[in-house]
Amino acid sequence: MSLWNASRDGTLMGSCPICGNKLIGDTEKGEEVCPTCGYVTYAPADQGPEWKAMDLEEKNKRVRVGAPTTLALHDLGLSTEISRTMRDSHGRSLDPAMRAATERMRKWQSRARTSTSEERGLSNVLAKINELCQTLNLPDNVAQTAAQIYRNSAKMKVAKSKSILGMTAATVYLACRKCGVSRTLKEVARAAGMEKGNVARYFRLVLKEVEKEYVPPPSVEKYISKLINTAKIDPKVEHLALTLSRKTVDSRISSGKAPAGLAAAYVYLSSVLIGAHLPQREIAEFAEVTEVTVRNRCREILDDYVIRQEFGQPS
DNA sequence: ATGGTTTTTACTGCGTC
DNA sequence: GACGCGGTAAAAACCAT
Repeated sequence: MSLWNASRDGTLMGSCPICGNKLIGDTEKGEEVCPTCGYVTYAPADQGPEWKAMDLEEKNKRVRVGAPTTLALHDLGLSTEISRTMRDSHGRSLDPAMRAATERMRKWQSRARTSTSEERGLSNVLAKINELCQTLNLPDNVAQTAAQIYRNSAKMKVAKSKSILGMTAATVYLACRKCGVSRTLKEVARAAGMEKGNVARYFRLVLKEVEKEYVPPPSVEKYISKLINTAKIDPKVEHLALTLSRKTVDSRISSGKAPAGLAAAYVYLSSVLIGAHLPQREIAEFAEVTEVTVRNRCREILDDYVIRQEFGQPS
């Protein structure tokens, strides 16, 4: 049975609360997914498998009426879990021995609630995905999207005999792109402790075999906002940078260029125009590109501007 | 594998504080 | 002199074929 062409049209199809696009239904588990931003929602509940892991503790937690079930856990969040934060109940971090013990407990605990080896593997990877999302400070919807992607790749046997770490990093990165959250491949790789190139390989694989359809990287505007946030720059600069970038959007200067570099250039130019005048050095550092790249993009933006001044409005 | 494109590295020169 | 900035050449990385 195919996963994606089985969309239920009509009554159940809502629109995405984030970007407003029509949601696509996935009959397997009853969630609906936004094709553009990756937002995942849930259809009405009465679907057998969801009850599979019910036991006393779930009753106590009153899952059914409480928080929504989550795709990021192999049993859709319907059982107990041991936290991955590696801190005790007072918030102190655990010593290595205790960490190992906790790790074992978690493993056994998850064995206790899973039966088949596939499910065991799945829960392992999903835990890894959550972990990685946490260290990257990613919002929940990204973690869930990543989980969904991994579920799909598991079903399609793409994940078979692949490095767990690689698959984890790749799905998380892909989820970021689907959700429009600007994390670079570099950042994801660093957080996962992998080489960028390796993550890229897995990413291409997942993109080709599972996603089937190109997911564009976050827009320059997303990078601008992120840059402003992480570097704690005056929001006024952000505003100017965004309007500037919209003026030149999809004119030839952006094609094939790293969006981070362009964003850095817009932010730099804006900071100069506004009078804040941040050094290229700093902006380049936060954007994780070099000053040279910032300069090159600046020059191109300015050239583009001059051309349009001289030859009237854009082509 | 390869060739074209982009980014980085490393270095130099200029003006200003 | 230190700093920010602009430029360049060559190496490295990236991407489509």
